[in-house]
Amino acid sequence: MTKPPISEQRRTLTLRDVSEASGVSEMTVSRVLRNRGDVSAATRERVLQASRALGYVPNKIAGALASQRVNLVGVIIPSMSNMVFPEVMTGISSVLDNTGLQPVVGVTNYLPDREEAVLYEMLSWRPSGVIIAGLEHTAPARAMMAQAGIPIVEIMDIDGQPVDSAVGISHRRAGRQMAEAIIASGYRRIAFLGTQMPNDFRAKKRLEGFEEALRRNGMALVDREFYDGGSALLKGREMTAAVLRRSPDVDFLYYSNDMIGAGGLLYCLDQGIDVPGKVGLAGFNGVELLDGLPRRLATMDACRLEIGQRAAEIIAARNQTVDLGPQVVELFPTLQPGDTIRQF
Amino acid sequence: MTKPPISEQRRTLTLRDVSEASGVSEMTVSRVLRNRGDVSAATRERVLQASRALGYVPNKIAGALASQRVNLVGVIIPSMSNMVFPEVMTGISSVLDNTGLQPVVGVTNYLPDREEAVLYEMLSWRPSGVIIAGLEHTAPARAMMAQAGIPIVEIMDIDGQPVDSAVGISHRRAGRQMAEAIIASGYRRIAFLGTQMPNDFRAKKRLEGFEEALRRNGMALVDREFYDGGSALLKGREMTAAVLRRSPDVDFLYYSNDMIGAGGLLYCLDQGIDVPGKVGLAGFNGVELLDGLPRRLATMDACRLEIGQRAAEIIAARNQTVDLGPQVVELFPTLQPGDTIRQF
DNA sequence: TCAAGCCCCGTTAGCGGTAACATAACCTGA
DNA sequence: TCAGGTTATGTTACCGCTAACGGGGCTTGA
Repeated sequence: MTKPPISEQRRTLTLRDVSEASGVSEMTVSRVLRNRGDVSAATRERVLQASRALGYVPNKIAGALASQRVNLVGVIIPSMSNMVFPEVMTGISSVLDNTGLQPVVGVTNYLPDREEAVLYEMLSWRPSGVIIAGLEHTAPARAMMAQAGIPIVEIMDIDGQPVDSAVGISHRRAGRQMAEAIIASGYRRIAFLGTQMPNDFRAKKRLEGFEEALRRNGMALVDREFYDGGSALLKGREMTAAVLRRSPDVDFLYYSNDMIGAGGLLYCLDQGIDVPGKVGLAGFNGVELLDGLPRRLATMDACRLEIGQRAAEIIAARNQTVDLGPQVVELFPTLQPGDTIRQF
Repeated sequence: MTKPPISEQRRTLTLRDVSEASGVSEMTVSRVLRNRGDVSAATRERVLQASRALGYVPNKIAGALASQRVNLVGVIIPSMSNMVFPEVMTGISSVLDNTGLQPVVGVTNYLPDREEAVLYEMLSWRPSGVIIAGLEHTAPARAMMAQAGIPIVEIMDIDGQPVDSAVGISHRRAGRQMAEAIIASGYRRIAFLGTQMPNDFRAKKRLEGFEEALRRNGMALVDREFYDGGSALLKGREMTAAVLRRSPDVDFLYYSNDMIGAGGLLYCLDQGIDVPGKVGLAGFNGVELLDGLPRRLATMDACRLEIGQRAAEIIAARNQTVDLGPQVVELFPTLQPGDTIRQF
């Protein structure tokens, strides 16, 4: 219960303290703590003991300045609370863990100016690389990335011109593909339900691809409904109710993400609506959550884990002078029909 | 379509480059870019133009080393993918945004050794403060925090002895409170369903408090079921099915978190079980997701947003020499009975 | 008219490490 | 026996920026 007697810390410890405590030069201490260069086993042991006894924690700021190397990778994403980016992060971490590199996350909330600010802040720490979501950035942001002299990987999307490297899927194609599957299953009166966010460029591209495919089949959206903020599941219910009330003859609801799709599905089941007979449903992302629903929502996985891994691999490779130059990696999402699209 | 002609970057820009480009000393440039000290409007403008024209990004590593100040706050949490910590982060950011401080997140996956490693890494960047989840840490981790000479705030839990400051709720009390409410509603044959994680100390404390309250009322858990990994919603369904099969006479299911509780609720509704008449249900956390379920699950909010805010406020205050010394802030979760506990 | 004060800007000396080179002690084989 | 190579350690010179101080030029008031 009593606190251990902590030796009153006058100033913070430095290499010099460890060096004095172990009777060798600062340089030798540095070598021991970094496991670099030849040090005799005896000195190594002495230094490590002194270091541990003092509770020394190296100052990476000084180290980074001197060595001109920072083992940090900036990761800039729009949001952390929507199931998609945590999985991307998992992919990134799984690869970076073996490289001595460490991810540092910045969140933009889908605001371009905030993205620019976060990027500036990150670059000011001189990271070894940057992974950033999307291909749309402010002009100054693009300029900063181009000038930074470090590998930059833009992730999630490949419909556009990357600054350097990119790993992602074609959201336009994903939208088209879903539309074609829906049409092939015989649905004809299709509505779209999505977010209001003007800066969710990927959702926008999916919708564009979707509508393009409808057009090519002589069709058009029968209705559309948008939301912003709030519990996605609840919004999905509400929007679905609104659309079905307004357009009772729709036979398919295409949601811009799985969460609102799940809300819609729960609503339809509540109402006793025949799914997928009378109304079909589909979302986007392939989130794990869907596994627990009463019926499996049709969706497309967005290759989130692999996107994170591939992006991290590019940064890691570039960091090892295995420099292959800019790369664009396209991944292909697979359609998961689930139980909410009619099957023949 | 054509890339802008980027002046071939030989070496990275420094203050000296801006200083030469604008004809003043490096110090003056530094003053302008930090908005500190007196600089004439004319020089300021000239420096800013040169800086922008060159695309200069200050090197915070050098700045931090020279000024002995780092505007970073380390935030160490067990997981990012479970709905609870994103909201804590929101609270932290909302406060820190007005202070010039910036959160940097580290994730431990509920592994004590990993927590120690993450903490070491964070401290080596000499942050202005650390916010860390939980009160249970390895001995070296506690020692590091005690020695660091910066404000440390342990969050989520206050059942224990903090190193420095703490902000949280009593999970033991939360468990007791829920048990009492359940008993008061007339339920008698109660089962627990939770995670298998030995290091989720807060879930463990809730269960302890819960069982203690049962004991005081002459009762004990009728059954218990644990899981680890996988989709929480799906696991909730499966565990619920298992418990109801094994112990058909249970009349209440207490879940260690809302996500598995939601799975259980969906399962019961699927099966046509009378909720809350035949079986009552309750979870923990008060996650937003629940708003979209067919029925509102009983739960207790964990004050996540406020915990983040209060913790950040403590760090920010300490950083302004408004040093009040260690504080312990207890918050009180409120019971949300929802629609899954019998009401009288 | 000049001391005192203010504004604006420059100079100097680090911050705490590490790269690169220097050095001393110890081997090794012809 | 000694040139040439290892191995183990120390020395020096920064990395890019900022704290602290200094000082010239101008204003102000007695």
